[in-house]
Amino acid sequence: MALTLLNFQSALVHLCLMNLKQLAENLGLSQTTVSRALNGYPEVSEATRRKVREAAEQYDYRPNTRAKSLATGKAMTIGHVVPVSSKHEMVNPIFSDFIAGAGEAYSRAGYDLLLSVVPDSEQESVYRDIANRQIVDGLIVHAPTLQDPRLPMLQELSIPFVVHGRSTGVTTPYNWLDVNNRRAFERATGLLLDLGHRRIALLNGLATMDFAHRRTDGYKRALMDRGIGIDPDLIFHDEMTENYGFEIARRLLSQANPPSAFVVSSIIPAIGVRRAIKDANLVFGKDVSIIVHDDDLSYFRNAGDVPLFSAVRSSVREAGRQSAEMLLEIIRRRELGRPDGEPMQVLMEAELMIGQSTGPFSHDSSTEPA
Amino acid sequence: MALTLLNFQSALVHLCLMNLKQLAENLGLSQTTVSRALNGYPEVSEATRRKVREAAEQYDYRPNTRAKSLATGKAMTIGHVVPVSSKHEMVNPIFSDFIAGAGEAYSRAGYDLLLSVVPDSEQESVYRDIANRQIVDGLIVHAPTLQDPRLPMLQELSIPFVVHGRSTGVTTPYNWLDVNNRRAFERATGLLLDLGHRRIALLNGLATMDFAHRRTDGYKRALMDRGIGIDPDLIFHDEMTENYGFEIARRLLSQANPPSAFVVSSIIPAIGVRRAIKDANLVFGKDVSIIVHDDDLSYFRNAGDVPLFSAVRSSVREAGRQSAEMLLEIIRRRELGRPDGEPMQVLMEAELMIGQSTGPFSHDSSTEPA
DNA sequence: TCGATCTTCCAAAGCGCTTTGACTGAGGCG
DNA sequence: CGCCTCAGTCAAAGCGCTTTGGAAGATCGA
Repeated sequence: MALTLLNFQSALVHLCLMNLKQLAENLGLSQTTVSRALNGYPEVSEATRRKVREAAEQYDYRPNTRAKSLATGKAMTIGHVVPVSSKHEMVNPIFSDFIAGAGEAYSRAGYDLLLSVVPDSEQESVYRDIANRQIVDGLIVHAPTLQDPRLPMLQELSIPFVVHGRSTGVTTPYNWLDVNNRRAFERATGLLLDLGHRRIALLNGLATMDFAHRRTDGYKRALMDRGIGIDPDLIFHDEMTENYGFEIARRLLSQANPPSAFVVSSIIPAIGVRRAIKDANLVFGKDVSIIVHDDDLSYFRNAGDVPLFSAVRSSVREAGRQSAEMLLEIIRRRELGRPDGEPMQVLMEAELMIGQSTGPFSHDSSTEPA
Repeated sequence: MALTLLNFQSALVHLCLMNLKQLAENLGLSQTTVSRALNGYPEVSEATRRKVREAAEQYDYRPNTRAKSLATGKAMTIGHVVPVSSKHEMVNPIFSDFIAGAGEAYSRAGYDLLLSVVPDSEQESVYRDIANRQIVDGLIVHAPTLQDPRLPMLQELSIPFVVHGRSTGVTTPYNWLDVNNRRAFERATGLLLDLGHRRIALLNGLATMDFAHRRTDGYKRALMDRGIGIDPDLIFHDEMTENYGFEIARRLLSQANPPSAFVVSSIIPAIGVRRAIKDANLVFGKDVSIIVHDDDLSYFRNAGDVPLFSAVRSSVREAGRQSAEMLLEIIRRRELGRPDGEPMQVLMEAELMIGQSTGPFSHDSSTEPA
């Protein structure tokens, strides 16, 4: 009988979850003391603290997050609003790696991550909603556009945020972390020019995206630096799917006077370009060169002694980690009552690496295939 | 002067966020009435409700989620724990599309999505933590393994959950949504056999994953059905990166007696296989055939009149949407006090589609390249 | 005109935690 | 011996919401 009761109790340990009150009653202590013991306040004796810790462990007690954050005013949660293109139902493939990086930083700091997947059109109202409901302590802004309307809005709401990227046209200062896209694409294009290529196509992301704008800038600058004219028919903007790369490259390569090289904004469309090159019976890296922006995606590592694609590389996972840490630091400062002060701005440089996809321009490479 | 004051007030409207008490005071009503008016309870007159709604609109009032969920006992949040392979730092590329599908269902139902990115090793403790902190109303379990220890644990914690996939070896019933992997791979392999292929390699996911197990089963069954022996040297398990597909295919194709066809568990390694085929100067879809499992990823649409890859296709985004809806339905039932009853189990069938990557076996295809 | 019945509203309790302010007994000091 | 300090503890208020259990006023039938 006594045994049965004991079993029943130990079953309960795992079944019903304790709250602070019950834990305190079990220990014969007040809620105050138990709370303080667990949160490391100095006003409680070491002996008591040990007893409390042990009991908490035994019952597998965790404070109810909702109650805790209501009491403290801190949500211990960071929000990510992921835009989904309403037209093409496209989810940015960059995103999962970025989140993985950020997630590490959050869990280390005891923060949770709230995700909203939102069609472009509803973005503004969702941000407003998230801020007003006080559900997060800060936000990461993904995929900023030119003159992004979200940034002034978030500033007005005075919620801490870090932008992954920048927004040309937004004049008030804000926190951001970005890759030096202009420089990266200037170097990438420069590499091709050094190899003798003159007709170089650019397959960029959506024209509304700020990063695409900067990349186009870098591309143009490299061309102009060497006095080479810019052919607008060689510049493309679209969502960076494999098929986009394939279709554009196929069309271009079947034209008279095709480009001998491509600069491609992501490894995914570059795979499509590569496919088009092979389909046209041209030799990848010889007849036609490619250089890509490589986000170092975990499922498409462009690594090895000689990577498949020549690339300007910058890890999006690392960007996620750093953005998250910036945001947590900003939140920490605010809690200490410090004024926001200088905005935090980090510009990462991409590294240029030579792979199998680039080679010197050869005259016969521009012959049309059969 | 009056104007200035007015401006100041209207600025305030956007600056400081209202709580229920302030809103009620402004309206000269009690918190009760305002709360009921906004939540659509019948005990409040239409005139009052309209007034309250207008004021809420004007002040851009949203109830504080933390307080609300503390009071109601509902978190209005669903948790997703995403495993990250601690060895390879791999993030499942499937994941972003799944989330996009689930996210739609959540936002339609007013739910938020909490994301935890967790190394394999810490999975259990994180689940326990999430359950005890009462931070979510339910969970989606990703990437179940054979005999997944998370499932019995979650059942013990008695928190609603839906598994994306199944776990062979877990005997107690649970809610799941899965693709008929066995059937899909039996058909895929059967297609190749019908085309005359006899040496067929299987590039599967990690051996610990339940889906990989079922797919291997289907593959073997198709072979055995026609009395063809199984060559264990043609079966591979690893994380589904592009490079994995490339390396295995390269090795196999340079061997004596290479396979004439590949069954590949994801489009990403299949891209690698395709690369190896081209590198070996073999013709894709002629010398060597491929059939893939196509998750219909938004950034790699294997579409068109004749898709690039022959495939068994099943949209992972749709799986996300349906899993989410299942979970919400389970939570709804619980709230109504109904017992859990029969577990919800959905088996989706993949559609078989013929693309450019499969062709009849030809004897000279097995000749080694130069 | 008087209860009875709605309708419409409200005060207050409670969700589970933190935190303020106060209390107790032990020890130190003059 | 009285006073003060201080470590250790606690009761109670408060976070912003929902919800219970009335209460006041309006409506109505007899």
